[in-house]
Amino acid sequence: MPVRIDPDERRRHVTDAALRLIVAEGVAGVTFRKVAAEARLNIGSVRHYFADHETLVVAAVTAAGDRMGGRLSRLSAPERCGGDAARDHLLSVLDELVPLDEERRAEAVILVEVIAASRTNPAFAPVVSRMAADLHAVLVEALSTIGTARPETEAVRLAGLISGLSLNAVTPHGDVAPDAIRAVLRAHVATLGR
Amino acid sequence: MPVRIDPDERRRHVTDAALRLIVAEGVAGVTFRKVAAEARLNIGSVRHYFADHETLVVAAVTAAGDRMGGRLSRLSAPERCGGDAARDHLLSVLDELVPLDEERRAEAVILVEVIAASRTNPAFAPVVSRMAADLHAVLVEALSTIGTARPETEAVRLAGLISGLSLNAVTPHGDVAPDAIRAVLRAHVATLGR
DNA sequence: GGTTTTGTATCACGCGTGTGATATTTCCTG
DNA sequence: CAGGAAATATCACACGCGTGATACAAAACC
Repeated sequence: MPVRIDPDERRRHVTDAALRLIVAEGVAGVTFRKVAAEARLNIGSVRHYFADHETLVVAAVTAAGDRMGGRLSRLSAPERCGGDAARDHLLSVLDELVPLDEERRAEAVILVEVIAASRTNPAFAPVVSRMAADLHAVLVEALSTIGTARPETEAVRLAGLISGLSLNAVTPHGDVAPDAIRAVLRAHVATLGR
Repeated sequence: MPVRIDPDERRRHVTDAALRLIVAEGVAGVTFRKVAAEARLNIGSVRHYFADHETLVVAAVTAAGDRMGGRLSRLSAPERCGGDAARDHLLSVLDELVPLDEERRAEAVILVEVIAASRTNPAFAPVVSRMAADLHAVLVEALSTIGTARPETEAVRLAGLISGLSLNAVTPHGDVAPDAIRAVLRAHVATLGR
């Protein structure tokens, strides 16, 4: 019964269901039938908003990425002074990007899944490389504020550390606990900028 | 025509085909039919050695892991003196674990694929966590030889860095080039142990 | 009020998959 | 030489999938 519905809300409802499925079963677990069931909708309704399977996944991942980006931009404005305040700022940025609680763990899972999938599925490459570029920019700025010698190399190192910690936290390859993540990040930041 | 064949050689031939498929299409691309075609064998022959799909993938990944472990143990014996020699030793260990050339890139791809898959597929958990444990042990020992203050935390950090660099090197999430990997690893080791 | 648009709901098709069952061929053993 | 084991090769089945086509209901528009 097609009651007039807000399309954006509907799309969000569907992408939320897709995100839950990615967390539960991985990107490969996202099928029209499962998404429709998870969203309590008919397959036809889902297909009315998302033509094909990859469009849906990309939309879902983009929504999750925007959510992370929104949290980051809502952080305190970058400190100009390069002291302990700048270090604290970098740490709070890192805390947003890493699976410390359930919400951020779900986001880390989604990122890891789509990054891994993007290796063989070109449809995911644009959104993944855009996220990498955004992360790199944020890290370079935060590192520069601290006064790091070579911000570009350090940003690559820090991006690798974040990705790897996330990967090792959400998989049996490490089973890294939140406390360990925090300890590692603090140890890392402590060695930065002299 | 069942010519008498060495079973181990046959198994290896099949797992090699499976590994090529993982690199080309990911874990999800490993099906009996594709593996049989890649190995120039009949499906029945493949199934004669590997009962089900996950057994095959686990065997293939285990073979690749053993190959990496073999390379590591073939390195020079751990130096007892904790100076620049110990640092060089750690660097040569890291060079073996990271996608610097085609061979190691393929191995990194396989690891990333199965680690990601192990999150939702319990069948892959044992081999993945065993690999993580082996890596952790190697890193702790190398770091201790250097004289690092807290080898356990530093091993978690270094393991995360390796995983993340590998992930970002083999996917569009970074497209990190070999030179960048080397630079990051050298910068990281330079900050270790005081 | 008739028409168009928007959303919901099914059906059927072809494809690739794992898997069970089963021949058929070849070699080794007794 | 007989028999059994090992290996190879097919067949058929049910399953879940994306997708195209299509029907139907309700709101919106003119």
